[in-house]
Amino acid sequence: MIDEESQFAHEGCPPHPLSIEKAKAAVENEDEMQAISDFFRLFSDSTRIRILLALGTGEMCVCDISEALGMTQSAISHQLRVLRGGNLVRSRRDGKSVFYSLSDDHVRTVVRTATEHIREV
Amino acid sequence: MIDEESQFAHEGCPPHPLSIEKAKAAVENEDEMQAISDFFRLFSDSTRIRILLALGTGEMCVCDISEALGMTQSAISHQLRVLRGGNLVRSRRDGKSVFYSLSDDHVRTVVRTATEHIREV
DNA sequence: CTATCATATGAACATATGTTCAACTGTTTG
DNA sequence: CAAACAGTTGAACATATGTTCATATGATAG
Repeated sequence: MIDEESQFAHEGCPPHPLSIEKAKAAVENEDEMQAISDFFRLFSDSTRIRILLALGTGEMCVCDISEALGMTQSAISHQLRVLRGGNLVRSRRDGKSVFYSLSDDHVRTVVRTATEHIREV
Repeated sequence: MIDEESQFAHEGCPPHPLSIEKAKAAVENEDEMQAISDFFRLFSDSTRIRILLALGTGEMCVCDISEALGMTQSAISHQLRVLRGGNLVRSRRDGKSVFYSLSDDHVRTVVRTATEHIREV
């Protein structure tokens, strides 16, 4: 029978069992880590960032967004779906148009924080 | 000659030329938007989040990280490279081992903010 | 120098992601 | 109802991404 840990255990290596224990405790909640990375993934595409910044100036309909970004309305719609799935934006229908807006100020804060980080580096 | 904007202009549609102009101004700096999304992409994988949280407990060598996360040292090393490329972690060699640590408290802050966001939703 | 250990890296692979294209809803207008 | 318009969606496609495997590098011990 093969040692179950043989693929990543380095018997002779770990000089710091204490720090391993602390680290294990810090990363034990894998579902939460997944949720955190999923949250960040929403912001990991420049088209979505641009949509969020556009909506930061106020509510917009899909065709206005696509006009402002110079991209097809289909591409924008697909990305709006992702943002909607992540509860980053809200939508409201008004006749033929659908208007999107940031779902709360928290989104604005996240993007602003990142922008500042980028600029200060 | 084909209209250059024909792929995304919806001549009859945009009811709000003013909001389009505001939005265009907000998203004009495409390089910065790319930098922002690249920054977020660093945090968009759960393995990298777990590495960052592990390092949040203190400096660790690669084999300790792989032991703590239960993943191969190769996979960890590849991700550390990404994190190093994004200046999120620093490395220091001590004999045969290489010790990694968070490059500054800002990283800790980013992850903590996201964690709070996830928990409050 | 040789062997060994810790880490890094490149190639290969499977999966995920973003855009396009075409087709489909749903709403308004005639 | 039919036509036109705004938006959505699914399939197809190309590219990006993460892990594995094998191998390379760098440091230390013998």
